[in-house]
Amino acid sequence: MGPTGVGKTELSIALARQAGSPVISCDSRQLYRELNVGVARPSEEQLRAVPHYFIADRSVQSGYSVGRYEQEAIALLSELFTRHNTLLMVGGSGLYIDAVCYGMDNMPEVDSELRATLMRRLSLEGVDGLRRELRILDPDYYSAVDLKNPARVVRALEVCLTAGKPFSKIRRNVPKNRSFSVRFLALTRSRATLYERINARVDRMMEQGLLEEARQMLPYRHLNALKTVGYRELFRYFDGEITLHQAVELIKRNTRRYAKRQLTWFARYEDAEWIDADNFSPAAIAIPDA
RNA sequence: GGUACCAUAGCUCAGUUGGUAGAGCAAAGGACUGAAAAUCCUUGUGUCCCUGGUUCGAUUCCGGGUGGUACCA
Repeated sequence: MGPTGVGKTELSIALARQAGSPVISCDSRQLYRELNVGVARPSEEQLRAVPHYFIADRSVQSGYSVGRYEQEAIALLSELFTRHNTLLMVGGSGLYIDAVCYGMDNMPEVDSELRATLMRRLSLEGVDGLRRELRILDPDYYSAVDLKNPARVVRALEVCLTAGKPFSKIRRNVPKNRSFSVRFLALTRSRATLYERINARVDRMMEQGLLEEARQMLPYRHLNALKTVGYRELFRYFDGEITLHQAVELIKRNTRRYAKRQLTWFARYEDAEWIDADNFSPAAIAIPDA
C-alpha cells in the first residue's frame, strides 16, 4: 500500500518476481478498462512482465462496489493459494484493502431507485430531513455517525429501509476469519518529493492524452467510476466553467489531497512496515519462501 | 542618475488613529463498512525587509539603507 504516485507499480513488478506471485490489484479505479492514462494504469510492458488481476477488466458501467471486490478477491485468493504460498496484493484503495483483509458485513443489495430518491430528497430538504428519519430508524447509528456527511447518512438510511432493520445491527465491525495472514508494507516518501512526483505525473498524463480520454468519458460522468480526480476537473473544463490550465492545477491539488487522505488511512494499520521509497531497494524486503 | 509608490503567512493581499496581526488560496491534522481517486470534520503557520531615532512601548510615526515597480532623464 502507499499513496498515489509513491511508486507502487514499479516496485510491485520486482516484488512479484521475487515472490513468484502475480500482482493482485487493490485499486478502485484501475479496475475499469475505459480508464487508463488518468488512473495511472501499469504500462503494457509492466502488465506483460507479470500476470495482473483486477486491472482494466470491467466497465465503468458495471456498477462495481467494494462488496463485489471483496467476494471476487477472496475467491481469487483461495484459488491462487492452491498454487502459491505468498501472494502480492498492491494498491492504494484503503477500503478495498480492509475488505480483503478484514471483510465487510453482509449488507442487502440496495435498489438504485431508492438511492436516487434519497439523493433527490437530499438536494431538496438538505441533510436535515434525512437525519431526522435516521434518528427514528437507527438511533444508535444516529448518535455515532458524522451527521454532517450526507454520504454516510444516505447510506445508513438506504440500508435501514432496504433491510427493514437498523444499519447499526448489520454493521457489526467484527473482522472476518481469513485463511491467510497479512503482512502490510506501506510505501512512503518525503511529502515534498511525493508532491513533486504527483505534479509531474499530472503533466505527463496530459501529454499522454488524458484530455481525450476524459472527453470520451463525458457521457458517463454521472457514474461513480467517473467521480475521480483527473476526470471531474476536465469535465468542468468541457463545461466552460474553468480554463484548461485551471483544470490541470486542480487535478494536481486534488491528487495531492487524495494522497494525504490515503496516508491518514494507512496510518491506522498498526503493524504496517513503513518503507521510505526515496532510498530503498526491493532486495531489502525479505519475502518468505515462495 | 532623479521623483513617486510599494515591502506583512508558502502565494495574492488587508490591517494595526502606536499596545507584536488576519482574509482568500496553497498547506497541515483527522474521520471513514457497497460512491472510497468518494464523502465529511478541524486548524493560521509570521524576525510585519534591515538599521538608527522619537516613545513606557514601533510592524505602525520620522531619518537612512537595501530590494522591487512605475514615470522622468
